[in-house]
Amino acid sequence: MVDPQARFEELTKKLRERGCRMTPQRVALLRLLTSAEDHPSAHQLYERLREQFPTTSLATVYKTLSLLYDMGEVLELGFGDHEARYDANRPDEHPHLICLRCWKVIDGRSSLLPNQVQEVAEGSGFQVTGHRLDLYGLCPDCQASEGA
Amino acid sequence: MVDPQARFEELTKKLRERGCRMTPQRVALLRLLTSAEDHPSAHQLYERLREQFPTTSLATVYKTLSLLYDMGEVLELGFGDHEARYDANRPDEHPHLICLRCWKVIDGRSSLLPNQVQEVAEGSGFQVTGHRLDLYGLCPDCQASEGA
DNA sequence: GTGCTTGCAAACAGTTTGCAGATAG
DNA sequence: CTATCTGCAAACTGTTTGCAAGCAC
Repeated sequence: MVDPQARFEELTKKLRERGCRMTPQRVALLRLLTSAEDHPSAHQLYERLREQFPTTSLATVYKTLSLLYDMGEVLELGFGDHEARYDANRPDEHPHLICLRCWKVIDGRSSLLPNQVQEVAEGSGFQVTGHRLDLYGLCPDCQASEGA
Repeated sequence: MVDPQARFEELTKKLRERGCRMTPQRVALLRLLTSAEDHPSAHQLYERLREQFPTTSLATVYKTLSLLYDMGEVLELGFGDHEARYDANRPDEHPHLICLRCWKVIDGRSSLLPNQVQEVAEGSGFQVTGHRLDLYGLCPDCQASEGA
């Protein structure tokens, strides 16, 4: 959907404009984020980053992720009882499909219409600024291996 | 929407049928849950329970909550970075409105239509078994006191 | 009496923070 | 040169677990 290379350059540019420094670790993390297709967790990113930088730490990953999050450049999918997943390719709000067995996360097809959002909030007096729609179920792989 | 007394009796009955014991603490917690209008957190329930049972513990609250959860009788709204909220009055799936300032949680008006859910999952091969829709924003109280 | 429940404390997972040394600009 | 970043360890929050004593049935 999004060209990884273009997104990488966009993020790099925005970070530089913010006065951030592009350390090798950070560059590698941006590469991982923009080329990831699987909504990785901080820990997964850490594992992948460690292949290139064996001494890197989880804290470094978290620090850059929260930096990007504050800039609105990464979507954070927090769950109550699992590690959060990150999406730096489509920082706009969109639905996700989450497999309850293997915990795979993929993007949903369409998005919620603004008037639907208003409908849900109607009568509440809420001033709605954002939303999140998650569908839970079984991914194709896990349906196939069900019961195993 | 739901009669607290009727819901209380329903939960009591289902727990008994499961072979669970109705201790005074548990009865009080069921009362709190069925009469709560505000989607309380485990900690809030604990505080309220402690007014009647000063020596009760958070663990007890969690244990009964997860028991109800396993029975499908309570909705758990987990967040990545705040305590989970519980709704034992409407264990069916329905949208919620969440205030980002005071963290108030109220029920949304309408529900997602099954064909909308299918639309989002279309082409993914996912077998969808559930969903969750949260709207974020400012509640009326917090809009009034904004900037304070 | 049996075994589920309580309540305490300790463990736990994911995330955040503090800080000294390293390094990008 | 200086401010940011790294990487380690320790702190932190919300939740879960182990276990001995208590209590519902």
